[in-house]
Amino acid sequence: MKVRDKLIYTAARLFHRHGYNSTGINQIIEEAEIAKGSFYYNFKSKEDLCIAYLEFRHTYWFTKLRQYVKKHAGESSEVLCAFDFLVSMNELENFRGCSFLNILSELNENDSKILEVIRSHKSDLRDYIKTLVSPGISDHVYLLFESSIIESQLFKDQWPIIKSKNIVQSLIN
Amino acid sequence: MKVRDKLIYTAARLFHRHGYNSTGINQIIEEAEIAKGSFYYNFKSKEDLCIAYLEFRHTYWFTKLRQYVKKHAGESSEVLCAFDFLVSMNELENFRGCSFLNILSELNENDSKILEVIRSHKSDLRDYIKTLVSPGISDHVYLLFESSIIESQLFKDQWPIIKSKNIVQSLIN
DNA sequence: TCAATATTAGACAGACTTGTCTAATCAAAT
DNA sequence: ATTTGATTAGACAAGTCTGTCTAATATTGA
Repeated sequence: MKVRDKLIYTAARLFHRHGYNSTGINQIIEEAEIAKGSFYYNFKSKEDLCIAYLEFRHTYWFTKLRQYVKKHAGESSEVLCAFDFLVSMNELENFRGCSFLNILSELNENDSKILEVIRSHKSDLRDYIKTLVSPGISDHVYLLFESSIIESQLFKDQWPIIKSKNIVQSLIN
Repeated sequence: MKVRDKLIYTAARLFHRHGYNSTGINQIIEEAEIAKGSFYYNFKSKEDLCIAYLEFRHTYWFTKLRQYVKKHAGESSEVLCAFDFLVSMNELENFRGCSFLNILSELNENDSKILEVIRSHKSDLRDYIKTLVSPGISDHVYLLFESSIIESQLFKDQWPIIKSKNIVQSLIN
């Protein structure tokens, strides 16, 4: 695996687990077993790494979501599968919540570049949901989708997703 | 004003603006114009201050919410007033989002005390909404309420609140 | 008045942070 | 085979962080 990718994967794991500000460069390079010089050869700053991490996470997450929906599309409608995907991700990642919103809370006014990446991700999600349901309810579904992620992280319980899924089911019928 | 309160108010302002991990004790005591010894006389640690801050914020926020709803109850139904309250808070606090969820994202596994305070606040909110609407839709409203706060923070725009309010209006009719 | 409580300024410890730099080594491509 | 690009270990700077401690001073209640 390439050094750059190893750093991004390690950062992904640590950012997701301990948060952005609580994870130091030294910890990342130590766990990735990469020299500090190589880190700054590949990234010009920690912010630069953060953006690369979010872009990686964006691709990873969306790819998994699309695959999941496509794979389970026979069982129920696509939009309901999207909620099942959230359940499976919570199981996989132990209720860590949304990588993008987790970082959003740690931003100060100067991090406008990172904020733009986060907004872009959520806009893409909003657009994706538009392709799954009729236009009249798509933002409604988007808002429930977002709540599902955050509230299940908070309570470490799947009930917000199940609840949201049931609401959406009644909406599309 | 008491030293302890001055520290909590200053911490509230700084935590809300720059986040928990990005705000240092030295910055808090400097802006509060309090000696460091007094800080550690009143709080045994930064985590201790954080809990006091969240408890203060809980009382402050809920008091404002109840007052707002009571004051505007004549104009429309109470639950819709609660969404208007969110709009007014965004204007007052410049779209800083939810103090509790902002801190949630910065927690690591050791901060279980803080997590409990956050959960308690959200459980109280969920219970409060139960008193405003019929049982069948209260979690639905709660989830939209939460989305409203986070998404308006993300997009620095009131549309998620307006959208949620309209949905709730159609639910209660 | 006197004793307990509270606050002060500031030094200090020990650990952490991001980022720079050196000097040597390795890999790959021409 | 030599040049270019990539990586290495690690020291270092300059700053931050939380928390402790001292020793003097203020405030407060009995």
